[in-house]
Amino acid sequence: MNHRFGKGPPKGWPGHFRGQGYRVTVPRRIILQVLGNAEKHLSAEEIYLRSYKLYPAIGLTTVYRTLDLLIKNGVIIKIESGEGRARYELAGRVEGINCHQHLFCVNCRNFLDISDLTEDEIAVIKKMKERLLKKYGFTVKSCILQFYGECKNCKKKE
Amino acid sequence: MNHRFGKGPPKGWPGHFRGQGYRVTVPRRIILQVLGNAEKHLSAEEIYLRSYKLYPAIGLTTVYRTLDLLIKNGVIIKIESGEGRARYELAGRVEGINCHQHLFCVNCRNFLDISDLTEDEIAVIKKMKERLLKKYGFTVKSCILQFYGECKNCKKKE
DNA sequence: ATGTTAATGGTAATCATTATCAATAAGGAA
DNA sequence: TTCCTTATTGATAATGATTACCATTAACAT
Repeated sequence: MNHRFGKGPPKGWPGHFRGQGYRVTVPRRIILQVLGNAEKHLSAEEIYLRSYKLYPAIGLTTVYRTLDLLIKNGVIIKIESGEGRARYELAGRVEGINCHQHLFCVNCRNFLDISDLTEDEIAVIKKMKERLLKKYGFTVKSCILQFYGECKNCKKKE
Repeated sequence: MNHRFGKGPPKGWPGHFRGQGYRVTVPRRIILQVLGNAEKHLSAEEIYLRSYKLYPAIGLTTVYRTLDLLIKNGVIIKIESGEGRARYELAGRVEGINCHQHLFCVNCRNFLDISDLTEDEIAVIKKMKERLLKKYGFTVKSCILQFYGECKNCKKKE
């Protein structure tokens, strides 16, 4: 089962946002709602289309701008999967570490987004996180493990 | 120290290539040479400019096409770092596993490319590789650990 | 040496993302 | 509540990386 999708917008964001000096606007509400109800990674255009259904006055520019803002505040992450457009997803709701894996087939260019880490793997990633903070002064908020290789289907075809 | 850059093109590729039915052409030689001598990830344009110096007849289209071919054959990997253009790097020369880490600052959008894995981390990644093969039929050729968060400089400024 | 055909490279087209800028609305102050 | 300041919006144009097209060239098998 996947705990990353369809859980609604992060609770309490309006207060947090206002505290930062940002305004809580209708487009921002809508976009966060769309992201919160997504069942998968969405592209900017998909987010725009879904937002448009809820609020037809919205503009694509605002979508991009809002996504940018949300990225900078660590609310979402941007995923570049090599298909020419980026995808976005809510981040950081899973107990301090949000990390999942992408299997990217270099042949057919499809990618599989999986989310199953073993205990060992989670432990190592947490350790790594601490190490990066100590060594590079970098605070990790989320991570993606991108694996490049060949998928099942492409192997069959050979 | 970094063992990933400046080591020259992968040995023996012409034979391997011809075996696949591809032709070994001048542009392909040049591009592989440029990639082999790179001291960092290069963008397509950088690869084009460096190739141009060695062989002015080369075209940008060929660079893109060749990079694509090399990706499909697992010779290089493409890295999308969120700056609007992709970067490329020779892959798979380090004993079966080519894996490095990117620290991507969601605030200033810079990224640091590091390459230091501990023994533990390498062991876990190798295990993960096997697990992905068993469970998903996916053969991993290389991987990148993308960490999102806040860099040292940005923290100072607050 | 020659013919077949993969590969090339100039140019035009595509398409995601950004910049511009006048109009609008969030939210603090009166 | 009403007003004011200014962050935010959205339509449109611009940008810039990547891809499509197609006539020409050059690998390399014979």
